[in-house]
Amino acid sequence: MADAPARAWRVVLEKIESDLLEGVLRPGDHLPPERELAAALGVGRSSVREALRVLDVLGLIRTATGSGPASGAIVIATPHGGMAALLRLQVAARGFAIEDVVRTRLILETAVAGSLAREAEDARLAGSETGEELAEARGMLAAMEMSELSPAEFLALDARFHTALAEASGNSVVAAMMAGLRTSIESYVIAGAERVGNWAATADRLRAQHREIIDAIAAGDSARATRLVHDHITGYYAQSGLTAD
Amino acid sequence: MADAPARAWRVVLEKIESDLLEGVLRPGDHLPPERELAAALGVGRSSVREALRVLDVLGLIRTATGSGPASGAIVIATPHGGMAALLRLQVAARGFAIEDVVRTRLILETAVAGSLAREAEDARLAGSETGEELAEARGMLAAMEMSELSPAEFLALDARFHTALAEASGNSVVAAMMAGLRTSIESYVIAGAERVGNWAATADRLRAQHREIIDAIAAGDSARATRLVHDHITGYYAQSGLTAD
DNA sequence: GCTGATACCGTGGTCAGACCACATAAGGAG
DNA sequence: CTCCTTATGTGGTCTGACCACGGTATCAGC
Repeated sequence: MADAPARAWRVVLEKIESDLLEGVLRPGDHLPPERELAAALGVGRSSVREALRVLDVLGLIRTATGSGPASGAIVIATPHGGMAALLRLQVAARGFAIEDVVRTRLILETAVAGSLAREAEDARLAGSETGEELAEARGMLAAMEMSELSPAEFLALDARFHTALAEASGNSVVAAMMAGLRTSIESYVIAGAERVGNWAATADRLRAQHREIIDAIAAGDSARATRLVHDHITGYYAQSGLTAD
Repeated sequence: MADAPARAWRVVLEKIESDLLEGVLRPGDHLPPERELAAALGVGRSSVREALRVLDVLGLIRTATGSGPASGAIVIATPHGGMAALLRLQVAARGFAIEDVVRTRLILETAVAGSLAREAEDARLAGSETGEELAEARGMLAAMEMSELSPAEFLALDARFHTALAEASGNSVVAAMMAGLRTSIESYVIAGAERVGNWAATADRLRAQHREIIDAIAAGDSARATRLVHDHITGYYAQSGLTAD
């Protein structure tokens, strides 16, 4: 096989991954101290640190200095940051075209809206209580009603509105991807907003669209919710010139 | 603001990211040598290496020893590996449920099939030549006709078939995500295949479904293509017990 | 002059040791 | 018992060294 000579940092990464798979390590657990890990695996501490740095950026662990229960490297498994970093850097390196990022967001978000509407419909038919998961999204919607918001502030709330919808759908992978996609093109979105002439009118239109989307979802009208989300997103990107530029 | 004391490795990461954004660094370019980068940014070489390791795993750079034009750290921007690593590790750490991974794959893949079918329909109406992009997928389909394949071999071709479809759609983000999603649950998929009693019959069914999908896409029937892909995926996961386990 | 073997040098890969900053825990002074 | 000081363990960083590798330049032999 003539295997590659097993990069030291990869040994560390695989050891931790296998510990995770076998359940030896679970979210909330502490990793061994770097020096101990290095000695146990027969590698240098710097190699351990390279592996831990990767896990850190990927959102698998959190490191803290000091001593006590909150210090050291702790398994956390919060994928948002890692997904955002990956997408943002790939966009920066031209591995991903912004156009593809927008198209992907469109796919995921229309699916989310359709799924939420179907859930609402099912709940309505079953006579269950409904609307619980949409509370967060509705809150963002209310916050966006304030008229004093700058484009950047408005768009931050807008982002949280869409993220809240994704999280309401209960699919953590989609939620992380959507948050990452959004973050990766955030600077472009803000730049686009500043190119929009009449921001107040645009904000009004976005607010109205958000309300329509929420209403369609709550009403269980998945076809309408899907179409509204589609128009909402394509409309904004078309206006701010993101797909053309 | 009391900014965090600017972790040294993060300084390096941000420097490289900004160089990428400004076009100072482009795919194919060499990064400065580690020692030089360390001196230029006023950090230690180990900190530089931690940052480069992250970029390496994320698929932004490729490093090679030796000298000459092929050595050193080179910007590559190939997101598949990084996406796969992120998803696989998050699944291992229980940040992502396998069920959500499957559901996300379903969303993306049905969208891809529908998009391809619509493209084919548009091309047909315009009288253009068609089917060019599906050549790769058709090739995988032909390879899968061989009856001597083990489940693992068959599934590898199956994975390439689906990846080829995603790439044919021209959306690099979706292609990378689908490849990553698939890779992240590969071991589970193979384990599921070994639980299937009559593998030959299952493989036959999968082959038939693949042919139907390709046909529906080529015919420009997006509704049918979407439905077929949906049934294809849910059927397999249901049979191999992946969604329940 | 041409060809081939050899030494050189720059690169990433790794290790070892040292020191710092930080936050808790342990111990002593009041 | 309380409060302050000290000890301890952790990650964060830097420095220096050495290795493996692979082009490139050099030089001997033809």
